[in-house]
Amino acid sequence: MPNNQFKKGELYSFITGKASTAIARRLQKKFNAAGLNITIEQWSVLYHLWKQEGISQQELCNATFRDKPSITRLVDNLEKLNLVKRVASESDRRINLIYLTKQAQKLQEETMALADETLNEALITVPADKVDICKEVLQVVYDNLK
Amino acid sequence: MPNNQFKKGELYSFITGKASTAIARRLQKKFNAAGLNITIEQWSVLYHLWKQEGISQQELCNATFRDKPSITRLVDNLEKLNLVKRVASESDRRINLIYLTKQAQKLQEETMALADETLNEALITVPADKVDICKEVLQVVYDNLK
DNA sequence: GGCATATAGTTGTTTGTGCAACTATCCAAA
DNA sequence: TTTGGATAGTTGCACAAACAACTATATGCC
Repeated sequence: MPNNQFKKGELYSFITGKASTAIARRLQKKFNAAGLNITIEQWSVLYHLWKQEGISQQELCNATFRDKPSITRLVDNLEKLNLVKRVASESDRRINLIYLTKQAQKLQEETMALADETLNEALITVPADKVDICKEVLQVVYDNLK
Repeated sequence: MPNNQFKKGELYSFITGKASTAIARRLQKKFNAAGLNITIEQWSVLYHLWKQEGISQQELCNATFRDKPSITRLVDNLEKLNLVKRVASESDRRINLIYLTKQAQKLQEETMALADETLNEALITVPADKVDICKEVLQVVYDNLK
């Protein structure tokens, strides 16, 4: 059995993503404690818009690994919070380009600091070379399945 | 900066759990293709009941890393599907003990085979020692944050 | 016994996800 | 130029998660 390192007791946490769930919950609590009224999912959309704004919803789907209805509703909620604006593309009227508001631009520094802090807490006892291997394995898993 | 190996471009996938999301989606598709009418979340509850049935909802909360309302509703849905039964404890009437039906017992072998298959597909190109390190890191992350 | 407190489970609300079905727009080929 | 297929986005539905507020039962202490 090639690469079947998963005995029954170990299989569960890999599939359910216990570790990433724990990281996301911790970060959400930090957002709440800081009075930041956004969800992790909304933050993950903003994260990509901070790298490049004015992209389409479809590009956000690809970047965040979500389907179109999920992005439609996340953008709906981000618009309600006055964090993004939909702007119809002039060259292709099917497309919405998504832009950040000034309010959203202000969130970047604080939320990224909280995210760094969360990962440092998660990995405080883990040597750097093991973290690198872990990141590498997770990337390969994603590439193998996407 | 101790253990801060996360540059911006890498931070995202760790927090959002891209890899475990991809694994869960692949497994869900296998369930659907096999005509198994259950969700990954329902399966994760059955998974623990196959190891030991007759445990309380609270014990299922601890085992599955979910809160009480989540388990209430998962057990609701599993009961509707005739896969589990709530049985009131005789010694403590606050407690529901959860038992598998015959129908659920039949699902174990087939679903576990599909889960093994999914993990093999995910890890087919990854050497065993790297998988071990990855599992270890994820466990430490979970322990650091729980 | 009676009361305070803790524990087990449920319900309501908001948010997010996956799938299917739908509309609108674009584009390319007959 | 029309028509058929592809693409972008939206909506409806079922399921799930987090949080708060709630009921019922148990337990410990006076």
